[in-house]
Amino acid sequence: MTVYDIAREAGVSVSSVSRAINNKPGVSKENREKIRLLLQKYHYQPNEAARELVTSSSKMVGILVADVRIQHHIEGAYHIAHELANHGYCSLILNTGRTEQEHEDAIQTLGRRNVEAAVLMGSVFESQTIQAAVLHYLPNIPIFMLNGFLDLPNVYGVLSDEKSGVEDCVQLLARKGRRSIAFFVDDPTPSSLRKTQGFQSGMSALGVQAEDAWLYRQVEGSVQGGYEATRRLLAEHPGVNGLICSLDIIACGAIQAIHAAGKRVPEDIAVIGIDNSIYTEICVPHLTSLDNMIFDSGVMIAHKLVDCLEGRDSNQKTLLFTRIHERDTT
Amino acid sequence: MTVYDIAREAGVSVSSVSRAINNKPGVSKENREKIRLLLQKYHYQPNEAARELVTSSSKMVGILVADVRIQHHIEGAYHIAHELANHGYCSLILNTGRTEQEHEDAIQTLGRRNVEAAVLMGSVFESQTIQAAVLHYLPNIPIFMLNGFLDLPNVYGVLSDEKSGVEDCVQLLARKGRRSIAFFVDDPTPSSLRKTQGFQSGMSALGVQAEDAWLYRQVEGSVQGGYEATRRLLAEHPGVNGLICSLDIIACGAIQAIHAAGKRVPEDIAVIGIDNSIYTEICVPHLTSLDNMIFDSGVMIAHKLVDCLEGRDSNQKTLLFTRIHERDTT
DNA sequence: AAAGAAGTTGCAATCGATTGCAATATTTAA
DNA sequence: TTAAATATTGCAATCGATTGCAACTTCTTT
Repeated sequence: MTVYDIAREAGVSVSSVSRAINNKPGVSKENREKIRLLLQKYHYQPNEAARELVTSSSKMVGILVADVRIQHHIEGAYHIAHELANHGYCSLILNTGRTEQEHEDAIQTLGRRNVEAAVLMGSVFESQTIQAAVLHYLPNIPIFMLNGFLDLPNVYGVLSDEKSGVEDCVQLLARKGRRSIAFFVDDPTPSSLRKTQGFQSGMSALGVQAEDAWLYRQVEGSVQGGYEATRRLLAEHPGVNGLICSLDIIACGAIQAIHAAGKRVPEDIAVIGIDNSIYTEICVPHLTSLDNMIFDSGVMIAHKLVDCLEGRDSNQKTLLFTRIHERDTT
Repeated sequence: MTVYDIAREAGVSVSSVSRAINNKPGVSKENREKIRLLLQKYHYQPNEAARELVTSSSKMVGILVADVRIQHHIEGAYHIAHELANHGYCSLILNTGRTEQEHEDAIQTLGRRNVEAAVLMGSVFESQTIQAAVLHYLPNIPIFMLNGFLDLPNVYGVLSDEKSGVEDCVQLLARKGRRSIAFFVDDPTPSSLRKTQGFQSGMSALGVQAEDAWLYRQVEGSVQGGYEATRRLLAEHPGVNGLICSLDIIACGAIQAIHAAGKRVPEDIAVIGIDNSIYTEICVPHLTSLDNMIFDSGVMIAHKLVDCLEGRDSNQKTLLFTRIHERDTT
């Protein structure tokens, strides 16, 4: 079914049909009605490719998700997609995989699909390669970054101040009388770098020597990973009485390992996770966690995106404040 | 940058450029090379809308996700998207919301975007309305359903035998000496209906009267929901010694409520969840859970989809067997 | 009743690719 | 050397919409 078929059967020209479809003036009442009935009768759906070709507007937005394991990213992506659907936009969600090459390919794909905006979810997109790719393939559309930023005129970023967030965690532990504090961090991304910096500056603010700020890098982001790292920690530093984990799920594994070693949480070791995810209320005791506002960032990005597509303006860089949700592990 | 620009600068016709881009025969070595260099120089990307219009193949697949909260659906969707990306297809992932109207709209959208196949994730798509919508808007493309099926020639379904799965759960509890068993079920979807049937037939196979098979419907799918329902259960049926929950997360809440009431898991009450999700190893004790193969279904759908797009044939309906992962709550 | 304004209508060009076909160039075979 | 076979090339149509423009109605207004 094309506009031509409809036009023929209605005994009018394609222009009239097109105008009727798009509710534009220039069609008489009777013809409008005649056309409306035919559209309905044949379940006519316009061919978006043809439409896109002539109007050069695709009504699509690209969303790149780097790490599927982070629930908040996923939910954020779906939230954005849903919000956009309400405004007549389709979301092209691409799961980009791990390598920079894959990220670049994904950006290229968005370019050729003529998306009208792009969302990059995850701090891994904060890199030179991506910056270059954006310049090449998406120079003219707004780019929205979750938990990241690139210094380009068309880039909008929503970030949370993870560094001070982790500093706050250290201070909270200090207030609870803990000074032998360890930090578990997962994959080396810009985001975990910021968290690590927060840990280090927080500890040195406490007057703790760098070598006594026990930093465990590349802890696997899973219950198992947290469990194993904690066993190592307890063996290497039996005096530890505070622990901060870059992911809630790692903290869940840590709690289990601490219990398995016959120690109590929080009496012997206080634990703080990061993300304030659903896991915090599944584990027992319920996990104190730093809310890094990932979900809120997603919501905010959805807003900014809609604003932008509808011609309203907004800040290029938004910094959100983090907040510790204190539960039963501190 | 269009093929015309490239053609002009290379001093050849657009046909040659097009053929060169698509690695088709009919272009001399020298011209091929000349064109290749120009494409590279200008970071040329073909306009997919134009391509789609003439070839009427969009290289896009639609994925509808009904319930974002189910981690396995999400991960399945991303898995499928990733697999398809390796075969040159883009995924249009739509988060459809709750109402049938939204589902229908989403299917309409897929139609007008000319997707070459569609994946419907979630049993909620197993309905008359959707069947009609598919007939109207997607009559000619293959449809892949996860945990659901429609009796149409172009529909492929991968389902797990949830009914017998839940029957098995009942039997497992029975073997552990439990006969006072409750079942918590969340939203009324075709899937939870099958689970409910499994519970009922399993219980009657044990010779338990229907009124003694304690069925709690519409338990909210959250830790809180499980907690509240369990408090009610313990008040109404203090003798309960077995519990099956339609979602792991509900079971997590249940365990906490049981502990709060001063009872032990599994000694006093054995608990089984469904989904075999990550939550099973976060809660303590680790949750025994029925693996309903949602993730495997996703992987299998990705396979079927690729097979189908590449012209190979496959079964319309695939039934997967479920399996109980016994952990520490039974 | 005539002139002007306002509303309808359809022709034809356009978007950026692909592709069948005819024309031309090149290679091979006799 | 020439005819036949093969390879290269570009013209022009095509996909299905949108839209500016000119032609044509119909309705006001004086």
